[in-house]
Amino acid sequence: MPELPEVETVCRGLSKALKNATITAVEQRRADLRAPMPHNLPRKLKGQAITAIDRRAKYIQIHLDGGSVLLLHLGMSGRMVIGKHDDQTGKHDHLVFHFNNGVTVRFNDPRRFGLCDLVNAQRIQNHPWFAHLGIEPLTSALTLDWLRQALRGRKTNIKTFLLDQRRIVGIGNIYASEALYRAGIRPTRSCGSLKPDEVTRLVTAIRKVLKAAIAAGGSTLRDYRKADGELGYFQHQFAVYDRAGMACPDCTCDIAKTGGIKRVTQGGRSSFYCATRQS
DNA sequence: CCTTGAACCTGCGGGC
DNA sequence: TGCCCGCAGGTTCAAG
Repeated sequence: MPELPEVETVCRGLSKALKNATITAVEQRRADLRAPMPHNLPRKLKGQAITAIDRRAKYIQIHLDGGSVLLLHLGMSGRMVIGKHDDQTGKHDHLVFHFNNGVTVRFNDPRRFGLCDLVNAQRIQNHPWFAHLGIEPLTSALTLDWLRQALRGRKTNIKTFLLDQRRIVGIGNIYASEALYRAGIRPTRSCGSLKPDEVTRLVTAIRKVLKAAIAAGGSTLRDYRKADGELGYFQHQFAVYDRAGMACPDCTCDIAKTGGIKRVTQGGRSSFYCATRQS
């Protein structure tokens, strides 16, 4: 579910709620998610203070004053919910963190594709989850030259390339379609077929679509959380994602003729595009 | 190396 | 109403 903008918004919300907070207790309600969680996690975390919360790719990094980092990945259905100590624990609340400022954070993940590990800050770059991650799209690492080089001669389709976390991190199924829409490029195009001006548009589109989504999270939620305490998910208008058969927002053409936004399957996942505005 | 497809797991909505 | 199907914002692994 969560892609870079949602994970970023979760991190900002957690940072705000947990400034200078110390973990007083952790309830671990099952031993594994997609992978086993660390042994004795509650004992290891108790008494540690939060020094910072940020992200790498779609991983949340909760930095602790003992020199370790709690890594969390939300998978497809993971959520972080901020509440109070006496809030009732619900179905699929796998981890419940209690803090000395009265705040409780629940990690809820029905499908359990999420991940949790506790790692030494010095060795985090060697962690198997981090070893093969690509560049961050919102840093200076994403340049025209970099993308041109990465696409050159590659025959896979551009949509699948955007989802590949070994190249660029953070883009998921929604923002891959949305970025390609903004760039005017069909998801079915092969990487190597993109012309120089299309690569230029794609770099711009990736940055803009991710930044706009983060901004929407910040502005629509103020402190990044909804009324029920849930972090990172916000009302966001998508141009093409999950809008098969509907009119593209910038199109004036006749839906009855064009059939509206198209849906195709690539690599087992849905892609959406406007055949009029994307070529 | 590449590409494809299945697997992990639960829930939801649509069709019958 | 229930049942069956396909689908869901991610990642990894095996097989060709």
